[in-house]
Amino acid sequence: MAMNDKTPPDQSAAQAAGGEASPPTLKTIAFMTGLGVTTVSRALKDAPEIGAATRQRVQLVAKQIGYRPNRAGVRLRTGKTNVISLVLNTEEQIGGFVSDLIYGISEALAPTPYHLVVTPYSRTNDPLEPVRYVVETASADGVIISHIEPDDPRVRYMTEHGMPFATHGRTHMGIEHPFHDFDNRAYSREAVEKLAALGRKRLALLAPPSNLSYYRHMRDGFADALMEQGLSEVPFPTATVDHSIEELRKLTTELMLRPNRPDGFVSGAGAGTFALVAGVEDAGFKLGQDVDIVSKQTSKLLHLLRPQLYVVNEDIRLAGAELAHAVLGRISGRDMASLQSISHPRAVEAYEA
Amino acid sequence: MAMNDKTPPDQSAAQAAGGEASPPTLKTIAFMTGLGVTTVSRALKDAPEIGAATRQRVQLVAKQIGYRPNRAGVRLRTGKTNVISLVLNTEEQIGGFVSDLIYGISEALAPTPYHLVVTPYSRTNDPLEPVRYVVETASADGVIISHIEPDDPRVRYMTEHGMPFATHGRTHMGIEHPFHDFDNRAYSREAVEKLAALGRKRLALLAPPSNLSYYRHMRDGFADALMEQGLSEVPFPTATVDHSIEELRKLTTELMLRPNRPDGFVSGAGAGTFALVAGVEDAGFKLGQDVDIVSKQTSKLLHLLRPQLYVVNEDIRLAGAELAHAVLGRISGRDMASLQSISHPRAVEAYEA
DNA sequence: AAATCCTATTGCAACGTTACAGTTCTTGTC
DNA sequence: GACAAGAACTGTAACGTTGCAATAGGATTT
Repeated sequence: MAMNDKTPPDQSAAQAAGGEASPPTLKTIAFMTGLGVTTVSRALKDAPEIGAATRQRVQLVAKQIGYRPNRAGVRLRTGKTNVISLVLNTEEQIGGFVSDLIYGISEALAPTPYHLVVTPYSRTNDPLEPVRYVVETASADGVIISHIEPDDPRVRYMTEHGMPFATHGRTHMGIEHPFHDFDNRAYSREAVEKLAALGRKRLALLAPPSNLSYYRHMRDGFADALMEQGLSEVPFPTATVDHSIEELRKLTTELMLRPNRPDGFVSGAGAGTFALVAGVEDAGFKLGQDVDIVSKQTSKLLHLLRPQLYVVNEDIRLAGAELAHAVLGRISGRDMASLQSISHPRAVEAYEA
Repeated sequence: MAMNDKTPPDQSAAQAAGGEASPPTLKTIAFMTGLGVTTVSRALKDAPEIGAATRQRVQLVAKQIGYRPNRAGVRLRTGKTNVISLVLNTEEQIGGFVSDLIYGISEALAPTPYHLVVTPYSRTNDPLEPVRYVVETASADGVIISHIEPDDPRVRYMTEHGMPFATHGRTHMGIEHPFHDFDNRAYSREAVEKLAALGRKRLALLAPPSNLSYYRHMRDGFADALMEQGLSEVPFPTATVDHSIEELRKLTTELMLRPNRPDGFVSGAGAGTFALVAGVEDAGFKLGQDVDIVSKQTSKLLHLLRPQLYVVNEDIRLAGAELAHAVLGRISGRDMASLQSISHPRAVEAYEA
């Protein structure tokens, strides 16, 4: 009887020749165990119709020879890419934001079979373009985007096309979706309260770009707290955290030299705060004396600024991890509620010389 | 005559139904042009044995319907992944280094069919592990690594296994490979010369971790210049740019309070310089008066430190682009010489208040 | 007019995987 | 003892691509 017409994969031959051993495939295991390829495939994914003994045997052999499913094979057959795409603007701000985000995502994906692919776009392009690319070419199972707008075309697009995604920031467009956000409203409120407690009266807000969702949040918290504390705002003309560092410094100096200069700042971003501090000092004023600054920070660098300064930490690495879990949750069909998280600011910390 | 037994891909049916149009494949184009799949495949890659008219017609149709080769199909068939893997330590230093590197790589890869995959590892793991993973699973066509050691096991491993790669930093192990590096030797030399010109006598070096290649380069330039200028070194005990920011600040303060404190610093990294400045000021000394600092910077943030400070810019975005071109060059078999580049520091710049 | 040689095109097979539709064998039921 | 039912396993086909060997048809040579 022709006990086995299963061909031994040329594996053995190649290996004996001492050359580069081509990686083991299902066929290799099938040959080694004397089973069919299909059985091996199912045994490895714990399908119920495979006998317990067989399953164990297959899994043992697979582990022994270091079998890893060929991604291209799986992808071609199932359409599943095992890829999460992080869509990034390459004209991105200065600072470690992207680094930390990537670290956070990477760590969360590490124990999974997912790879992280960076999909860039530059300011010149339509922000929708990279997203469309990923959707059209089905080159990822899920997408993470940041710099969210209240009415974000990317969110609409991916929702309509059934592409799982998570956003770093909330939207306000009547579409439920996974997100992670920092409570910027609470932040700016606390910042104002801190400045009020310090006796400051005329506050300026270094706000995010006005098209982004968290602009509103931060503004609202700022405005509400101003009202409650009976303080007034000194408008920061046209400046946002997105300005070039040098430009921002100049604007700050100019602002400080006006008759009704602010005596307190709430800063919406870590890197911008350096410019703020420099701008204030350049105008001849002293922090902790003429003016106080409360800033968010995503690194620990502001701790090193010797002028007295108040900071609230935003953990971007954590955000990355949350976002990764959110997309994965979406992909595996978990219910929406568990995929939406907001991290709240800890109390304002003072770092004094 | 059965003019065509080519089956129309269910494309049309699906599209007519108004549902999600499955992306066009070679089969789609073959059906539309009345040609065979093979012909279409070859026509699209400008194979010489295809008639000019046919080629043009195929390419036109392909463009019209927005055909994009299915990556999984190509990858399964050819083994080519069209992926470049960036291997990263997720315990990475503070600051925008990784961001800029990724931006640079992304921009260089944008006009190519290559995707950028981030392959992380944490300090607890063997640094060789992620590299081995990529090689064993053939999950990338090329690899970029940083934090290079003079005798780097990853370089050895990838060379032995024929995996194209480029390194951010040089090695000294008798293996030729593509790299990009910053001339840290020239940098520390120029830094010392600048400090000498300012009349400083006792210099300290905030060096990179001693296992890394550029530690030697920076040290050599420092030592040579010290000798030439007849200056002496004040050893910076155990401190490297890899220390935690806070620790580094403390060490600096301690150093400054010793009897033979330095009157000049050469800093090997941007983020560490913040700690240096803070440490000096905490000890009660003034920059530009008691002590001068020359630092590398990879962002523009140091420009904002108001104490007088001297900086040399290192363009990490450029490094990323160079590295990307180097791996791609390696993959396409370009000769080694054109894949090795060193960027030289511009003159020391002063940023004064 | 036959043989030869190109040119342009073709189908088949295979990469590694999984869905599907069997097939064999054991066990239990009447 | 016949038969149904389930358990355990199997082969075939297909995802989209490209290398290979083959072929049809026309032009060129003999």
